[in-house]
Amino acid sequence: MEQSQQKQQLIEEVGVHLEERANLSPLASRIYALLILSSHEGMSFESIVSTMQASKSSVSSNINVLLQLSYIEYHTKPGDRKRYFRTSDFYIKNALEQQSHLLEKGLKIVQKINHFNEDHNPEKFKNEKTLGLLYENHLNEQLQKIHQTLIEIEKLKKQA
Amino acid sequence: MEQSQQKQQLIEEVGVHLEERANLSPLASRIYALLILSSHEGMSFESIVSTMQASKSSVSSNINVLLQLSYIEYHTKPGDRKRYFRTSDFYIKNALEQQSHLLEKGLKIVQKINHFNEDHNPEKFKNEKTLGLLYENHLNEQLQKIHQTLIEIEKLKKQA
DNA sequence: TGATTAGTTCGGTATGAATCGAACTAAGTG
DNA sequence: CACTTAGTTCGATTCATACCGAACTAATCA
Repeated sequence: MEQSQQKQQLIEEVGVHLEERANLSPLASRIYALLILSSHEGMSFESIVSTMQASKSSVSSNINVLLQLSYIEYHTKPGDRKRYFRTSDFYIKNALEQQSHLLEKGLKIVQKINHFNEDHNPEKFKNEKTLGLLYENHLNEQLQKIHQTLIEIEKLKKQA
Repeated sequence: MEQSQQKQQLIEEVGVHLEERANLSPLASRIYALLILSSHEGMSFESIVSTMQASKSSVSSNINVLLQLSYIEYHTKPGDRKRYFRTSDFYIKNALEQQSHLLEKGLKIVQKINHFNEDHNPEKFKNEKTLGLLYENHLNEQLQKIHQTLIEIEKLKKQA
């Protein structure tokens, strides 16, 4: 399975990015990157193993993590025992939903901090009040924007 | 330095959050959380050590990391050799700038992916085109929003 | 000058995550 | 039934990170 140099590099780049941003193991990130950059047809277990030059066991467990997270899915072909893996349809939606979840958590934390400082460090809170509220507000708007985008994706999904 | 139960819990909660979101070590996260929840006066090295029940060496190195990242700063009092640590003024600005940087990186990656798939997986790209562009667009808007907020913070900074 | 204080440096240890290989299972094939 | 294929499970190994204690430095104090 000869890979273009360019694709290898891009897998690496996207892989590192996913590692940092999605809390995936190095191998899981690279498998996911590989599938993002591969056709909708999907790739078999064996070709993933050989492309990644990793052990079957590692590929197996990492694929299961990605399936669990709904980042990828598989389909089969009649008369063919193999599973073909590809990115989930609308996997971007998952990413956005996760982002939204994190933002919500962040917002709650910021509110708790502001509230605590209002009670316990009034002079500090007074100084930072405007800033703190501005930040709360900012997070809220980001959150709303994500929800808007999710709605648009939902619309697309229905059209498809 | 008796701490309220409530403060301890909040330090823990904020600490975990920072660990996940800011890529800080557990101890660095908790020190940062402690300072976020403490007065603008700041805390001395020794009182951080005793509050955290951690070794001087660990506190020292983690404080240096936080200083390096400009998450915290210190000031001294005349006739007092100690340094008093507190969160940087406008530390929220740093957080937003880092977020902006990450989003920019993310956007570039998404663009590269879209471009690669347009060239190499045209049938896939055709399917996902609208979605991909919608996502690019979304990221761009998030980015703009952050810049707006940063400008507002800049204004506040000048007023102060 | 000797003793304290404030903090740093350095070597070592422990813990956990990621990967591996070897043995295994389960299903289909000849 | 014996063999191959597709993939899983499990124990061992490797590696990085986080933290610690002990020894150190540099400034101040009596």
